[in-house]
Amino acid sequence: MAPSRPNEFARKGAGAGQPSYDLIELLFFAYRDFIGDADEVLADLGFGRAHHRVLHFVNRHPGMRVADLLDVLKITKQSLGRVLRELVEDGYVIQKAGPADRRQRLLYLTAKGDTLARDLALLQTKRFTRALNESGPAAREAARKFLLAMIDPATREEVERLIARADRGELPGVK
Amino acid sequence: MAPSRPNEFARKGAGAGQPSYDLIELLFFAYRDFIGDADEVLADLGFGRAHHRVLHFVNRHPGMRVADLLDVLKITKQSLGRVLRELVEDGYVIQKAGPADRRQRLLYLTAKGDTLARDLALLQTKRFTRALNESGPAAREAARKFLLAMIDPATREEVERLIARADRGELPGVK
DNA sequence: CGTTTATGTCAGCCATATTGACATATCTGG
DNA sequence: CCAGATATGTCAATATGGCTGACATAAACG
Repeated sequence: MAPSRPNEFARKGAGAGQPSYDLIELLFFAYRDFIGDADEVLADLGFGRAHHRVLHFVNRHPGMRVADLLDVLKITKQSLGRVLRELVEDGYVIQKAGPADRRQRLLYLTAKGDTLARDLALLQTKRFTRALNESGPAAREAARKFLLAMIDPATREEVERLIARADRGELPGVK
Repeated sequence: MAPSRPNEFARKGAGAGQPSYDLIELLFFAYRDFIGDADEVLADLGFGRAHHRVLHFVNRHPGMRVADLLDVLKITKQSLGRVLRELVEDGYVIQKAGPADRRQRLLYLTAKGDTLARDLALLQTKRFTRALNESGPAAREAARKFLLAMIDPATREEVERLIARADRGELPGVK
C-alpha cells in the first residue's frame, strides 16, 4: 500500500487534509497580543475596542460620515451612538455639519484624538516592526501578501481600495 | 528651527516612525474573516466564540482540567462555567473525575464534539491553505515564523511548548 | 485533624452588541 | 412648495460574554 493519506474527504465541505493547528493557534495568540497592546492604553482612558475602531477609521478618513463608519464597522447606529458620544464628550472627536448637505455630521479627530490614534497605531506598528526585523527584508512584503490572501476574495479588492484611499487622505468612498 | 518632528518622545513607549496602517488594517480584516468562518457554523448551534475556544483546547488536550482551561483562556471560572455547562448539556463535552485526584473534572470531547471541533479547524485550515497556495512553497514556514514573531517574546516559548505538547497529544502541562 | 486545592454556584455589575420604533432636520424631485 | 426620502439621533428592551466577590463542597495532604 502506498503511503497515501487515508480517506479524509468531504466532511461537511471542509476540504481534506489535516488541520493546521499550529497556524490556527499562532494566529489566535498573535492577534490577542497585537490587540492587547492597544487595549492596555485604552483601558486607562475608560475606552474599549469599539472606541479604538472609531478613532482609527476617523483618523484614516477625516471628514467621513456616520453612515460611512457604520458601513465599515458593520455595527448598528445604536451601538455606534454611545461610543461616538463618549469620544465627543471626552474631546477626541468633533462633528461638523457637512458643507453641502447639512444633515451630515462629518467626523474629525481633535488634536487630542489625533495623538491618541497615532500612539495606538505606533504601538501596533512597533510589534510588526519587531516581528519583521527577525526575518529578512522581504518579510514585510511577504506578510502583507499573506494577510491580504487571508481576506475573503470577495471583499479583498474592497479592502485594498479602502487602504489606498486612506493613504491618499480620501474618504471611504463609494459603497 | 530644524524640521524635526514635534515632541514625539517617550509617549508611552511608542517609538518614532510612520504607522504601518496597511499591515494594521490587513491583520484586522484577515482575522475578522478567519474567525468569521467558524462564527457562522457556531451561530447555527447557538454557540459563540467562547464555546469554540473551549472545544478547540479540549480537542487539542483531551483530559485537561478545568484549571488548565482557565489558565489558557485567561477568563474567570464564572465565565467558563456557563459555557462549559452548555457544552456538556448539549453533549459536546464530558467530564470525568480524575483517576488519581477525584476532585478534578477532566474534560473530553464526545464523538459529536470531536466532529464539530474538527470541522471548525478544517474550515480555518482551508483559509490558510488557500492563502498560502497563492505564494510559493516556502510561504507556510514564513507565515508560521511571522505569526510566532508577533507574539509577546515573553510568552512565545510557552505558546510553542503548548502547541508542541498538543501535537504529541499531551496535556497543557506545567504552568 | 485542619488547611489547602479543585471546582461549582449565586448574585450583581459592566461593555458591547442587537432589534424595533420613533423624532428631527434637511435635501430633493415633481 | 410640498411630499417623500435621507442622515442622524434617541428611547427601550434584550442578549452575550465578560467581570468581582462571596460562599459551598468535596477531596487531598501534611
